[in-house]
Amino acid sequence: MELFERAEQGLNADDEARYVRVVVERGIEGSAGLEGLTYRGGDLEIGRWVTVPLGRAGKQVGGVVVASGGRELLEGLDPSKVKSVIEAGQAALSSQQVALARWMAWYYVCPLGLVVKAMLPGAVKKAVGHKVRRVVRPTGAAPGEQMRMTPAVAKAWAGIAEIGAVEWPMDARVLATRLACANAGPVKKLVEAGLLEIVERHDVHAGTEAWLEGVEDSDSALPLSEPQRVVVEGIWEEMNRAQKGATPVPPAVHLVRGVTGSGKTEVYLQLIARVLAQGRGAIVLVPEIALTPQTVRRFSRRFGRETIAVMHSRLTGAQRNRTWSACAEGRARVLIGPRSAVLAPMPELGLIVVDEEHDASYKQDSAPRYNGRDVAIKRGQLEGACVVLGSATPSMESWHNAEQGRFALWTLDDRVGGGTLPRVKVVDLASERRERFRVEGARGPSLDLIGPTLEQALRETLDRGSQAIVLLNRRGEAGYVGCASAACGWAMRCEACDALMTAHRMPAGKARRYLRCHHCQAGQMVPAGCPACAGRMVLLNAGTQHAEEELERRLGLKLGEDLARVDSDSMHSSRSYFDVLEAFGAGRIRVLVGTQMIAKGLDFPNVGLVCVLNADTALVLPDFRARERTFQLISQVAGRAGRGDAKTYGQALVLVQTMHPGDPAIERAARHQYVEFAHQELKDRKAAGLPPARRMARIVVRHTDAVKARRMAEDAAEQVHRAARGVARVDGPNPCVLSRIAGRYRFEVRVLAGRAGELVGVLNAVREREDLTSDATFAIDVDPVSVL
DNA sequence: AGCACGCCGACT
DNA sequence: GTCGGCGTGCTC
Repeated sequence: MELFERAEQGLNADDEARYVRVVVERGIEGSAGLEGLTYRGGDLEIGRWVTVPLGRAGKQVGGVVVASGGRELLEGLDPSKVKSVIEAGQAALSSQQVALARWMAWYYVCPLGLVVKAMLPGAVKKAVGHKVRRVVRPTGAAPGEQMRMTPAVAKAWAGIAEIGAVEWPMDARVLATRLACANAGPVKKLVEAGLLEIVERHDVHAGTEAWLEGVEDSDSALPLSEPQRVVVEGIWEEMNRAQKGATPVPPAVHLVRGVTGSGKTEVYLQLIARVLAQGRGAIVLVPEIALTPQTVRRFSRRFGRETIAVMHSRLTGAQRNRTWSACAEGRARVLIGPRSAVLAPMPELGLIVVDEEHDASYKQDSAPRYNGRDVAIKRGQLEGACVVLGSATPSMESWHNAEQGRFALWTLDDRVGGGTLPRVKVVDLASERRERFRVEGARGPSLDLIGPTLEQALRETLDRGSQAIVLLNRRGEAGYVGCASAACGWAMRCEACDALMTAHRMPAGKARRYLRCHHCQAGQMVPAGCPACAGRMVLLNAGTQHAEEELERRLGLKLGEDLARVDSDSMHSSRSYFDVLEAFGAGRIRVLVGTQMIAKGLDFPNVGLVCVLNADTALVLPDFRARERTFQLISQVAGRAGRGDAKTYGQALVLVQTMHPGDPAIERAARHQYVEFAHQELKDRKAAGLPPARRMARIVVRHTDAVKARRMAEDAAEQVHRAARGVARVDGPNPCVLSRIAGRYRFEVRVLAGRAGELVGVLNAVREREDLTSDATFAIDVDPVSVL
């Protein structure tokens, strides 16, 4: 039978056919080690973006070629079922990108198609703004002896010799103007004579970004402090040893712990400059909210607008495509962007910098659930690039790796430019409230966020001409609505989620409020009266919007003049954010009040006071990283104060309001004792068997039916337990802390193992045997950053 | 991830 | 008696 088939196939004209295997952008898991679907296609290289038909209807879907060859790719598949590639696109992934995608699909237990989808921006696939222009350049031929030129043509030909080699190829019209020709005639003649040739130039047309306008390429390297120099030279030396194949191989990952204002950015810039000088490229990851005009302009000034490329969420399709193409073609050599930038093409990659490496925004919360920092480390390993992680408050993961000798550790303990670390004072919120009550009585001060100590400090700061930053850590604190009667205690909850709804002010008409669920985005108006007891509705636990009112009332500030609020509600465009920062830098705005957005990266010399209104919001969350987060937040925002020369601007102060003044996370942060905090925290994690001492994955099962959700979670736990064979521990299922979101009940299973390889090995064993993968029902989260 | 096929409630 | 709910399974 088999012989017969072979003989028949041997006679088939199909024998010469070329096949490709395509990973389509769907959650299709390859079976039995195979990946992708087989299509008939010409000679398409690996990584090429193609469109193929899928399903009965032959719906056109995108995908990437991962293998190319002859009929061996059929693997016993009925050739009549095999369809043909519809179209090969402009875009392609490099072989390094394909290798990285494979690793991500394995490590994050996610279909390869979804990884590939994340790797190619939609605008790149659709080639938005792509234009083919016809331009001319000299062929290099000399005019023949017998060639006769009219005076105009001869003059044009003479002019061409004056044009520098780098300027070619050139638009025919532009050339005619340069040569002072009356029309395009002489250029045409030169083309006909074979002295110029027409070539096609592929270009992406996109508008310039506002924040790069008018930036001059004029900045030169700043002089380094001695500690900075030690870091730059040290990392550079290790990099070169690694390239020369030194044994033992030096660590390719460097962790730079530098206090806020210690000049980490200058260290990155100088390392990048050296990498560029070697002809290699660099990728710089920054948390999305730290991607400010300030940052981008600094890079732009240093390396030039043509050398850098910036990726951020507000790019238009054409801009995104241009940025990506500039990197892929090696024109842009430094890419700055949020986590997805680590997936972008960059030929001859020499260095990846991950700034604020501890930042939670490096983790993607939908499939593929990757962490940009960890992917950066893997990519560095795959491409022989050095990885530099920087933070004032490294994640416990990175600190642990440094302690274990897997990362090289570098420290910058002092601020540069005459700044000193600010004094941090912890303010007991309970006694502040008592004091307010004693002085002002019961007329509503319980809602107030600014205690007497903060008020006094703010007043003094403004009096001496200094500026202040007031932080309320999260939008989630932005107040909710409940019944005024304590006996009733009713509060407005979301119908679809296990969560309170958050109060927001209507954009028009400040008095009116509406409610929004931050988990499912449902919105509604505030009920007229309490649905339970018909009592009065009041705003409880008010947030940023309330803080801003209080600042106006108590300190005589005026929103829009000397006071500005920065949060995702008020900052609808990058322009408004830009404008606010500009006005703060110029001193027109005296006080900034806002969320996380103002906690990171801002560098203004005249900030004499930073207030944390409530340090407990992160601390009280049922998450094993609550203390780490709180420590990081306080340290980060404190770092905004006292950045200018102390002799000019005076000593800065940070005030932290908390109900837990004795908590070690808060105390250590106040004393700038990162190392002591990390030491204790790692000890506690180890004792509890939690990351980074052990590695964790979560499987979250979501279903509208709570019973089904639990049953499926139990089943998954059982499968993982069976595959674990003692190397991994299975916890659960348990209801998630957020037990219901958008009408779906959530149960979680936690898997813990000593090593990442063991953990991911177990999950992939179940994946192959039982089809466990990330989809709509199962969310597999390896190295989760949030466990709510 | 989509999307088509497949068995049980409220409409013409 | 049909339209349609979303549960299961497949996609070269």
